[in-house]
Formats: sequence, C-alpha cells, structure tokens
Amino acid sequence: MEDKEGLDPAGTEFKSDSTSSWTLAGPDSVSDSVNYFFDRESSILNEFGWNILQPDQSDEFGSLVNYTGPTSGRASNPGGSAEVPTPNPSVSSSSSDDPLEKSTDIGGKQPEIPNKVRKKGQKRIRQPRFAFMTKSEIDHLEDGYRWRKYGQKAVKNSPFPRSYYRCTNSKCTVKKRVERSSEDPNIVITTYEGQHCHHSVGFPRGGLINHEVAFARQFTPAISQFYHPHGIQLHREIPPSTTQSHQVPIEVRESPEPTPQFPKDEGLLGDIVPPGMRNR
DNA sequence: CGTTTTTGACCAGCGC
DNA sequence: GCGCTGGTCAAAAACG
Repeated sequence: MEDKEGLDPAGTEFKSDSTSSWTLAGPDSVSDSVNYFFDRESSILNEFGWNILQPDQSDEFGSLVNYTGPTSGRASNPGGSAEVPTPNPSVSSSSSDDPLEKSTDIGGKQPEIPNKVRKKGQKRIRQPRFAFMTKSEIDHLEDGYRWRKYGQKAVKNSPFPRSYYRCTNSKCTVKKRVERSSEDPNIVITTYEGQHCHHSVGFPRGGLINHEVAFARQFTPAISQFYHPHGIQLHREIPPSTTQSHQVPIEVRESPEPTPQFPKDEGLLGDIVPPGMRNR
C-alpha cells in the first residue's frame, strides 16, 4: 500500500502518519467514510474472542485505513478501485449523499423508511462507519449485541457474499455488514454503521468505563482492544500532513456538523488512549 | 408460536 | 435511458 512510508519504523506505534486514506469521491464529491482497522499477521483476542488484526507495516494494506468513498460502493473512483489499496473494495462505502441526519440521538437514525414508502428524492441516510478486519473462521463474530440478518448479496470481485445485519433492538438502528476479504479468505471484514442506543447484552457491566469507551464499544468491543498494551491506536481523523496526494480530510463526509460521537480535537482515541501511549 | 434466516425482488445512485 | 451494483424489503422457510 502506498502509505507504508508512514509507518512507524518501530512498528509498535500506530501513528497518524500510518493512517491510510483515499478518496473515491464521485462527481458530486459527496462521500462518506469508513475506518478500517486491521493487520494481517499479528492478531489479538478481545473479550469476545475476536482476532483483531493489528497494524503491521509489512501489511500491504496498511493498518488503519480511513476511507472516504463515493456515494455508492461502485468503483466510481477514476483511479480505479484496483489502484486503491482497499483490502476489499467491496467494503467501500455505499451511497451517502445526505447530510447526517439531524435526528434525535445517538444512532438516532430516523426510523427507516421502507423503500416503498420512501419518497423520491428522499435519500438514504448514512452514518459514520467503522470497518474492522478480523482473522476468523466465523463470519458473524460475537460482539455482545444481537443482530438480525436482513439481507445477503453477492459482492463484485469477491467470491464471498456480504451479509447485512441490523440490531435486534427495535429502537436501535445500528447496522453492520459482514463479508470475507476476497484477498484473504481468513479475514472477516465487519463494517458497523451507527451507534447503539442501548447497552450490549454481553459486555461486562463494570460501570467504570468512561463514556468514551462506552461510546466506542457501541461500535464494537474491538475498539476496547485499544486499551490493550498491544492494541493499536485508533485515529479518527486524517493527519494534516498527508502521505498521499489523493488524501482527503475526513470532514469531507456528509456530516455538516460535527457529530457528538466524533470529537474533532483528539479523535475518539483522544479519550481512550492515554496521551503517553499516543506518542503524539 | 415467536424469532431469525433465506432469498428473490425492488429501489436508488452512478457511469456510460 | 440503460445497465450495473449496493442496499433493503418482505414473504416464506427454518429454527428453537
């Protein structure tokens, strides 16, 4: 991947300059973003037994990929998705031209409007998404929440189908997509969209976790891995000094106003990882 | 019998 | 306008 130069030589710290990002922005320059966390070689188990892939500079993909994509998963990037160091292009975003909904609360996507009721011109609403790459033989990894599968689609350029899940909590609009990497069938790519507005059923309730962690865990327990001494650092923002010419700020995404779940100053990790660990 | 999964159909967005 | 693709719906089937 082209941003290898950004990797920390020590390979121990996942710095912002190792953050890969690219844009597939379409003609309208509307895009949304997905953060990918993965590593091909090393892996660690989180509390749910996931093999969270850690950053590894030998990884051709890079480690944390902040993806800014087109409004549809299609390869609308002029550079071509082949050129894009996408672990799996199919993970790339889908439509998202809407401003992030101003709806109520966390994960507070407005109630889904059935296609047949949805008015024309009423576009689908996209929420910030996180994608995790994990090494697992199991497609649907346990993450403490209950999910109901609502669809499955064959993915272009991939022999593996993509599954669509929705949180079973009726008030919760979080969705996730699960698919296997076409490049490495051992890798499962899980993409979360939205935030849970409720507690998980599987998390230990210490009541001591800070709100940021609680927030992070809404996406996935994998994020809690960043507490781990071997954990990777999570960056929610593109470094000012880009390592790629086509890098675009995360702010490009449709959210017109900073969403509460994405603090802009330090990123999510700002509160999760102690400053000493951040090495910034 | 309630819940979840499967799966074909439908729709939206985009490129050509 | 057409074709392609991703995403979602919803009825039927499967499951517990």
